[in-house]
Amino acid sequence: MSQKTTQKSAVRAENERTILKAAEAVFADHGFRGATTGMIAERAGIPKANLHYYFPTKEALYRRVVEHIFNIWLDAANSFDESDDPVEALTAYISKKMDISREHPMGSKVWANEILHRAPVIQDYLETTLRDWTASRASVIERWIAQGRIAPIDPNALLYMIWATTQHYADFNHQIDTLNGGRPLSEEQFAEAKKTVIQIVLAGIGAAPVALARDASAQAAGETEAAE
Amino acid sequence: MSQKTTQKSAVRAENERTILKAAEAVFADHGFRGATTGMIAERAGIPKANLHYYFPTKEALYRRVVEHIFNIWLDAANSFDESDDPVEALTAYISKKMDISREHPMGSKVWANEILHRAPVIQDYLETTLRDWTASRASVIERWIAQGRIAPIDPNALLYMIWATTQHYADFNHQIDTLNGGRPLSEEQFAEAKKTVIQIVLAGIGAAPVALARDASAQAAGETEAAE
DNA sequence: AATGATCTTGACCGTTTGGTCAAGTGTTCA
DNA sequence: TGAACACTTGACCAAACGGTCAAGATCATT
Repeated sequence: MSQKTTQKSAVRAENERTILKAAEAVFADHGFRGATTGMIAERAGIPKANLHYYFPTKEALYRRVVEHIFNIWLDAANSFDESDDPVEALTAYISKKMDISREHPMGSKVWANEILHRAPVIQDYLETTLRDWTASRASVIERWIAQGRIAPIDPNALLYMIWATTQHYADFNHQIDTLNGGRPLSEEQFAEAKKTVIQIVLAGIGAAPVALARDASAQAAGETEAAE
Repeated sequence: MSQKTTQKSAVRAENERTILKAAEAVFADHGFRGATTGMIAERAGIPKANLHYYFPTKEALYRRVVEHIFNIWLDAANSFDESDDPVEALTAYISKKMDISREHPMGSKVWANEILHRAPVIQDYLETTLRDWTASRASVIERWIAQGRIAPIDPNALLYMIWATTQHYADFNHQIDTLNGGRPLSEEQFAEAKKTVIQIVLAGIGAAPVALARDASAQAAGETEAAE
């Protein structure tokens, strides 16, 4: 009741969502060329012809998937600006990016695949939105350096290190799982990894103190007695 | 002259090398499914039927390419053990891995693609050679921690960070190039990136001192006067 | 009940792909 | 010279693929 064009759109919206979800998984598992519209349709539980009713071509469907990933990425990017303090800003940003890798591993894989193959579909995003964002955040990092709040390092290299490491937990999760005895990281293991990444980055740029195991002063961890 | 079975093998060896080189490039650019034997043959300058004379199936060819990459990886892995000192060992290892990313970007991409797609071809390597290597190096890192030579961090997370970051310069080089104005990193830029990666990792685990810009004491860099 | 619009689907088609094959060309060695 | 062997290649094939189509099902509106 009370729907006119809304009802039609509701069916469409629902079906598009189902298809996009299936497409993300299949594109992540098999890449663009490796994925077939038949596989995606099967996963979505609809005939292939129906899929082509909603998304005329495989490219159009893929583009929608990648755009969705990019929007999630942009959302995380904002958390970089939560504070002007390097410790707070980087902690928030890394934390958010790790969470995305944990919650949207398939999206990250699609993105990785796209870049790996020279970004045939989203080159324009790289040259506009991503380039602007990166340049502006690099200058923030430069300012922190000039203010003596962090060590003088190559800002881009720092950003790449953060991207690479956080996304590694999504893109290479199969390798990580295998090295973890074939099981996915537990919540505790993942939290520990996240903590380590943040710690290494912050200490690495001199934004946070480093605690050696023999240093009983800074942080009481409990493993201190292991030192011979 | 003086060749009997050598001559025949020489032709075979030469052709296999040519084909493998072409295959690495094509697999890196397009992934396993995206690559076609026709493309590889064309790139190698031979008819497709000739390629299938040397490599019966696309899978067999792919497996040979991946094995080649893995051997290069193993070579770098050895440099981890150059010294028992964390600074020396990690510097050598990171440096070597960065060099590989610079010199064999395509091999790295093939490997990334393989892991991304759940390692359908090289799962056995992950579960044997890679797992053993990782476990043994993790225990070396544990020992460094116990000895108080580095900060207490999750050893696996440290290794993943090194892998992710160094391989990022190969796997995501298209993105890096785009953010560098569409040009590949110069030798100087790459050297700077390498220096930054090593510095952040070493300082991040407390194995090397951190120099802030306002810290004129540790290392005289020249940018010190930028601090307000 | 009738109309028109949206949605569903099995059957189909042209193209591309991995791989085969048979007819060749060289090359070695007795 | 000629037989055995390794290599080369154009033509070909069955399977899989992205995409189309026409016929029907469903549903809001009149």
